[in-house]
Amino acid sequence: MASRFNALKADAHWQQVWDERRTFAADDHSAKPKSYVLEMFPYPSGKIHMGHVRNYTMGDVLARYRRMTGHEVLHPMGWDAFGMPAENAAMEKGVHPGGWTRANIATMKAQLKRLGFALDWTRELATCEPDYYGHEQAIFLEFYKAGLVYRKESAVNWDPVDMTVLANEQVIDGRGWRSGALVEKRKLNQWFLKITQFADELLDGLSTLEHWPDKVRLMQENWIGKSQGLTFRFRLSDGGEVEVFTTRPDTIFGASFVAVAADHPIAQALAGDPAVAAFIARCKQGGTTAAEIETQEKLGFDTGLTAAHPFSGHPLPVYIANFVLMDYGTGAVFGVPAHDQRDFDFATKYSLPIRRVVAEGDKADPAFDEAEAYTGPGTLVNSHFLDGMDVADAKREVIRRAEADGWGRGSTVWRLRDWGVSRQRYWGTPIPIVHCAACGEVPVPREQLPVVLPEDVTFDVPGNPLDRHPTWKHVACPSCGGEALRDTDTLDTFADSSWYFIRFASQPQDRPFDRAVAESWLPVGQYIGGVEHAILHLLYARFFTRALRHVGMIDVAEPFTGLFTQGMVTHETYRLALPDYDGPRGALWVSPDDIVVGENGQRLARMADGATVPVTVGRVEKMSKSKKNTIDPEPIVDQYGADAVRWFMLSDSPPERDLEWSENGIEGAWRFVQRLWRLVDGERGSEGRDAALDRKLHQTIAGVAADIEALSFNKAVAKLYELTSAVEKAAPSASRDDAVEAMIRLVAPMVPHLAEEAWSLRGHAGLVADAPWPAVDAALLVEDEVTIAIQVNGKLRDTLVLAKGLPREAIEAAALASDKVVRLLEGRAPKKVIVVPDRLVNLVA
RNA sequence: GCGGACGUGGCGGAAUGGUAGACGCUGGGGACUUAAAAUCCUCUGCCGAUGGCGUGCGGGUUCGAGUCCCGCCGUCCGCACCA
Repeated sequence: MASRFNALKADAHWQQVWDERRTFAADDHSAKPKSYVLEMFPYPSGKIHMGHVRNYTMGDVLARYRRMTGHEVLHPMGWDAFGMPAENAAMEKGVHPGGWTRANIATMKAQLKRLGFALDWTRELATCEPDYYGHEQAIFLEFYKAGLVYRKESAVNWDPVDMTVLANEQVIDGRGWRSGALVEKRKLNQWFLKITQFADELLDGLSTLEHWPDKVRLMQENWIGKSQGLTFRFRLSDGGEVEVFTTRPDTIFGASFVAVAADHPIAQALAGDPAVAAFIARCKQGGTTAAEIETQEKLGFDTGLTAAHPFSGHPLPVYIANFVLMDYGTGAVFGVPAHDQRDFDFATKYSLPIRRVVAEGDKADPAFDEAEAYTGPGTLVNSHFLDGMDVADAKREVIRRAEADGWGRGSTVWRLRDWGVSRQRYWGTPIPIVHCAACGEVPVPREQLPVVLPEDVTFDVPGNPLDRHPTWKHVACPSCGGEALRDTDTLDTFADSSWYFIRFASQPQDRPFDRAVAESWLPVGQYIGGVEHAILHLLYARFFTRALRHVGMIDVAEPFTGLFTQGMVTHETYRLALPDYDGPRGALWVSPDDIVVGENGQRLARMADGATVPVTVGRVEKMSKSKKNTIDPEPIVDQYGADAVRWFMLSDSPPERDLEWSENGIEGAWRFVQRLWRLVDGERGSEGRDAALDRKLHQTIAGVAADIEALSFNKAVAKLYELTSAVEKAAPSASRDDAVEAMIRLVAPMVPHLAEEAWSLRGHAGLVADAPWPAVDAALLVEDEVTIAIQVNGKLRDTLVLAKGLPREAIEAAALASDKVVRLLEGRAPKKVIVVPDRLVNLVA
C-alpha cells in the first residue's frame, strides 16, 4: 500500500543534505561545459513574495536541468541591499538601515532555503557590505581614471522639508511624496558616468542579443533614441547665431519660423524684458504627466528677432516656444508646418505661412490646405535645387551643401543622457572622492578602499546623515595631506546591480574579480527577471560591462546572452460592498485571507468582530500591499510543501504571462505531488515490454527537455501529466518500472524534494540532483501507426489509422474506400486529391 | 500621438499552414464508504444533432487559415511636445 508523501519532512531533510554536501556549489575549475543561470537578485524588503517564488522557481528548473545534462552550473543568489526603503524604515520605525536590511536578508534567505532552490550559497553577497561596495568604489575609480566619470552641475528635485533629493517618481503633483512640500528645482554638482560614449555600441549590440525578447530590445532602442540629421546655424538679425538640429534637412525650404526653448541662452538673454520673463515662467509651469503634455497648448513668444534662411537669406521670425526642449538636440528648432504636426499646430495658432515642400501623390501646390501635417514620403517641390528628389536624396544633398559651405554638418543626436549617479542619501555606496581646497577633487587611493559607510548615524533630523556626521567627512587630502572633505553623496543603487553578476562569478578579496575566472563563466547564459527592468537595469549593466572592457578589466561585450522576462503573479481583488463604510481610507480592500465563500458562491469578508459582509470581486491584479491581494508564500509552503508550490508556479500559465494565484491551483498541484508519490511508491519488479509506453516515455523525455530549454514550463508540465496518466493506466511490466524510474529524473528539476525521496526509496546511492537526464532512444520517438485525417473539400469527414510511411497511392486508396467518403462523393470521382503522407488526405469534389 | 504585444470553451491555456480545444481547473454522473474525506472511473465548446456552427469583427490568399496578407474593434504594456 502506497504511503503518503510527507512534504515537510522531505523538504527539511533534503535541504539539509544539499547544504551539507554543498551540492550546488559551482566549481571554477570544472572540466564540464559551464552554464551560468541567474535570476535578478532581490531587494531585501522584508519577506519574499510570490513573484520571487515564481522567478526563482523558473531559474531553478533550468539550473537543475542543466546540471543533469552535464553542465557545471553557476546559480548564485545575493541581495540588492542598498536603497531608500531602508532609510524610510529608519525614519518610520527608528531602526538602523543596516540592522533592518540584514534582518530582512536573514528572514528571506531562510524562506528561499525552504523552497529548495539549487543555489550556490557559498557565493552569496550583499551590496551593502564593504566587501562588495569597496570593489565597486575601485571600479568607479578605474572609470574615473579612464575619463568615464565627470562632474557637472545638474538640477534635482529638492524637498525643502525632508531636506533631501527626490526621484521623479517621488514627486507627486509637484509635491514631495512624504512631506507634501512643494518640490524645488535645485542645482547641485553631481557625478555622471559617460554612458553616451557607448551609445552606438549599446545600440549596435542589441542586434547580437538574439535570445532577448524583441520587446525589450525595442524598448532599449527607443530609449537610446538615435536620430540622424543636420546641425546648422542661423544668422540672427542682432548679429548672433542660433544652432538647430533637424532630422528633416530636406524640408528646409518649407521653414517658416525658428523656435528656441525657454531655457535657451537666447531666451534667457531676453529675460530682462518682463514680458519675456513672464512667458518663460509660464512655460515652466506646465505639468509633466502624459495627459497634461498631450492636452497642453502650443505657446510661443515672438522675440522680434529674425533668423536668415541659410539658402535664401529670407528672414524667419524667432519665437520662444513651450514645446521645444532644452535638453534635446540644441534646444532650438526650425519649424516646417506643412510636414511636422507640432509646427503645424504652432503655425496655425500664430498665423505663420504653411508651405508644402514634399508632394503627397500629385498634391504639389505650395499652398497647403490639409487638416494636418504631411510626414510621409514623396518628391520635393517648391524647393529650388531639391525639386524632383525623393526625401532621402534631398536630405543628403542639403547636408552635403551645408558641409561644403561650412554652415552645418551631418550629425547624430541621442535621446540617451549621461547617467547621473550622485544620490544625496545615506544608505548607498560612498563615492570615493575627496574634495580638497588646494588639490580639487582627489580620488581615494586604492589602498584606502573601501571607504566604509559609517553606521553610527541617526535619522531623527531631516537631511543626509553623512553630511552631518561629526567626523566621517573630515579627512586628510590623499594628495597634499591638508584638511579635506569626503564626498557625502552615495552612488545610485543601479550601480550596485550593474556588475554583481561578475562578482558572483569571481570574488577575490583584493580586487573586484579575477578576469580569467570571470570570463570562464560569463556571459550569463540565461537571465530571468521582471520586465520592469527592461530598460534601466539592463542598460546600465550592459554599459558597465562595456566600460569594464574599455578599461581593460574584462573582455566581455554583452553580460546576458539570454534574457527572459517573466509575468507577474496576480490575484483577484476584493472590496467591501458598503458604499457608506466609514473605516479608514484604504481599509475598503479586503485580503484574500479574510474572504469566506458564502451560499451560492458569494464572497464575504469576515470582519474583526466575526460578522460577515458582502464584498465586490474586483479585477485580477498584480499582488500588491495597497490592494491587499497578496498571498504570503510562507504559510503556503507550510501547508503544501515546497514541491507543490513550485509545481503550481510552473503550471498552466506560460511563464511570460501573468499567473493567477488560486486555491484550486495549489490544491491541484498538491494532488499531483501525491499522485507522483503513489506511482514511485507502488509495485514494481514485473517482466515484459510495453511498446506503447516505451514510446510515450521517450517522447516525453525529449519533449520535456525541449520545453525546459525553451522555458515553456507549462508545456513540460502538461507532458508530465500525460505521461503520469499513461503510466498509471499501464499494466505492470518492465517498461512501466523503467518509466517510473525515468520519471523521477524528469520531474527532479521541478519537484526536487519528492524526486530525492523517491530516488533514495528506490535504492539509489547518490542524489538525483547529480543523476544524468534520462537518455532518449531516438528510434522510439517515431510512431509506427499514424492517424490520418480524411477531408472532403477541406472539412474533416473521417480519420483512418494506417501504418506510418505508406505511399501516397495506398493512402489515397484507403481514403476513397472510407464509408463516409463513399457516401459523400455519391459515386463521383474527386476533381483533385491532396495527400500529405502520414497526415491527411483532402478530396476536392 | 508613436511603438509593441495580445484576443481560442465556464476559467488558465495547447495546436512546424494540415483532425481546434492537449494538459490543468471548475462542474455533472458513477464506484468505494455506515457516512465523509481521500482515491478511482466517466462525461463536460455551442445548436434545431446520421447533421450543422465555432479561435474578437469584415475581407483576401490557399486544396486547406487560430496560424499568412489587408482593414476594423477591444484589452494590456512601454515611450512621449525627441525636432
